[in-house]
Amino acid sequence: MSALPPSPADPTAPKPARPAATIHEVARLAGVAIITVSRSFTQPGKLSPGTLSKVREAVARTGYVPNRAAGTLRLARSGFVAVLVPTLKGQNFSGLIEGLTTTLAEHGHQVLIGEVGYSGPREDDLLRSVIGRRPDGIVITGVMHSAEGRALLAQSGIPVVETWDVTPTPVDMLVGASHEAIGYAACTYLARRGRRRLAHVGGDDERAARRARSFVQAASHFGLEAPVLHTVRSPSTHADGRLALGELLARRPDIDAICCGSDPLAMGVMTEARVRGLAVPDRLAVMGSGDSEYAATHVPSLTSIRIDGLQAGRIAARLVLDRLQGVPIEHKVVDLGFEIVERESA
Amino acid sequence: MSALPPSPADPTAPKPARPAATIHEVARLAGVAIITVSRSFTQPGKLSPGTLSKVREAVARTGYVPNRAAGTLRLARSGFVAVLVPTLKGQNFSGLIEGLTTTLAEHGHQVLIGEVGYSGPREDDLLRSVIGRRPDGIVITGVMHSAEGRALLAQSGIPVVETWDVTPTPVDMLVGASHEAIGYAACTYLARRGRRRLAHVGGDDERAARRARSFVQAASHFGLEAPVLHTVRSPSTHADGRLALGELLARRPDIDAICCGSDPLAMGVMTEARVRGLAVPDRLAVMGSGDSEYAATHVPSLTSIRIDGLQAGRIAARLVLDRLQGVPIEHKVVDLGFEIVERESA
DNA sequence: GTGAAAGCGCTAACAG
DNA sequence: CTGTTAGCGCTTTCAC
Repeated sequence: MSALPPSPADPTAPKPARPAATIHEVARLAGVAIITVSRSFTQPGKLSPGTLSKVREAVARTGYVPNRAAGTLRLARSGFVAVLVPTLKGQNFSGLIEGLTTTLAEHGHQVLIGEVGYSGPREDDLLRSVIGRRPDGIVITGVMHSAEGRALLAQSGIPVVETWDVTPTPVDMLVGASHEAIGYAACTYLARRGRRRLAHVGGDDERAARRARSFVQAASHFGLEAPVLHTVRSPSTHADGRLALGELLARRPDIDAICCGSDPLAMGVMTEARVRGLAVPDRLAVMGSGDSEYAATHVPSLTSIRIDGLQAGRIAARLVLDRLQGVPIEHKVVDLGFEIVERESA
Repeated sequence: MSALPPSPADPTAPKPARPAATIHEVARLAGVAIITVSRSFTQPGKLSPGTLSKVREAVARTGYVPNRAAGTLRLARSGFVAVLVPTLKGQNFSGLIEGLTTTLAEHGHQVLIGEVGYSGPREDDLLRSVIGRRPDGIVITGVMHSAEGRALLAQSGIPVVETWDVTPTPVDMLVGASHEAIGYAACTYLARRGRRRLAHVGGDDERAARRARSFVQAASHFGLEAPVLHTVRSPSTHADGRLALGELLARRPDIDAICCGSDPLAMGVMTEARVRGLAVPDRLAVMGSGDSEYAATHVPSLTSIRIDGLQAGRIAARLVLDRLQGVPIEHKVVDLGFEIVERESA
């Protein structure tokens, strides 16, 4: 029966600055103990119908929503899993997020998405604030974490899934594809189709660099000339693709195939090729990566490297859930593999 | 000096199932009171250099990261703002999120992103779990919230910014553009350029419907024939665009302009037009929406309707921050406006 | 079927 | 400059 505090501050606030209802007010209104209100959410079956409906009415009247910060503190379970992605631009990670969200939702967990950026320095700070919220799991997407970050993760005791990438020394669990293998396979694919003067365009992030490296290696194995390389800022764009083709042709006018680190990049290359009157794929083969929605329906359709993000998300979610339930994890490292989706452009 | 609990459960767990360090252990290790550890984070200047370094060392040794669930409970401030978007696919909302993230980060707030989906029924559930985490603000993107959802929001006492849309009855604050005005302006733009047989392709969500409606209205004002309308599933895709052009031409072979509800849709229309030998813009004008990265560099470049998402995010963040600091809000409703970026395609 | 007590980890307020 | 006390809102354990 305490008096309301004298509403301070903002006179334009539309809502009574009255703070959200707590379990105490609901209990008082319903004439029960707070524990009964709590049980109306967690085990409604254990309440008598009469009590339950009294409580439910009080909940509805007050718009009461339990404060999960209190629950998290008490239970040492926050009910959410954090996902750290480099960027939300482009549709690279939407499949992963969808896979995580749906699988985790089935088990009552939510997903918190954090954008790390490709830069890196802020990474540890972000990691710290994420850990501070005590997620039940952390899914890290293609981040090269610092030694300090790795230590923080390890000491947090939180299940960690690294994904999108295969590293030799995972912090904990791993769901990824080998970018070395991808680069090698892309080169093999082009070489087998008779391409001889190759080029590679990729972003300036770590994974892209690894792909490019093994692309070059493969070319050397096949006895091809060293591919012409071009690097652009990540995340790479259509505009980058147009410029890249110009650059590459200036350096080596007779290239007959370009492997691109993303689909927008590949689309840019194809646009520029069309402008320059270079037929794709006859004169120039173009490969993308990401298997974007438009890859299949563009003309010419785009050959693209596909990593199954949806599946990666589902697996990562399962790993976290299993660890939380104490189920022994059989394979802590899962190789997702990849697929070269063959279409018209290469 | 308590013994470690007998590690239970998962034998494959790589890390000591030892839970994360608490402030007590750090304090003990450093030989100070827990409040001193707390202050080493909140007001390090108030500690003597010696004490500070002792504490910092203990923090580093344990990998201690303060539990924000406890802080949230104590301070009634969670330090994050929740953003609810219909989808992360496509780049529609990445600008908004970027604007929010950067502005809020400057003030020590994080952003939690939630994907609502265009469907709707799950919306109230998601809203409830978001409110349960007591965000310091909620930014809702183009969601038609139910009466119950609105009540929940109002009773939560949390600052709410609706965005991306203008509604007549905002729950609290609003940053948006009028989709009626956009539809009208798009039609005006095409009519002024001499187009007479118009078509409109849009998604099946509420906002798209409003644009289409006022597009039709405008056509009627200008004395044009009723535009041919086609609706696709949101979020609309390149594939939808290709099919849409076929549909529209089948119904009305002589259309000379198509207004599309998204850029992928417009790209699909342009691809199909190229396949069919219809010159853009001479034979067929095409407008997109979203002003995607590739709009400027595609050939022909794409005329597109642009809403400044980055700016929307910044403004929404400011509104939330002002409300939190008790600053009177001058304009609770901000009309962002929009811009038709004129390029080659229309 | 219902309730009282205790405590999760932290920080504001008030000593000293 | 440092420490003690109290309590944020909830759920587990143990009683009735």
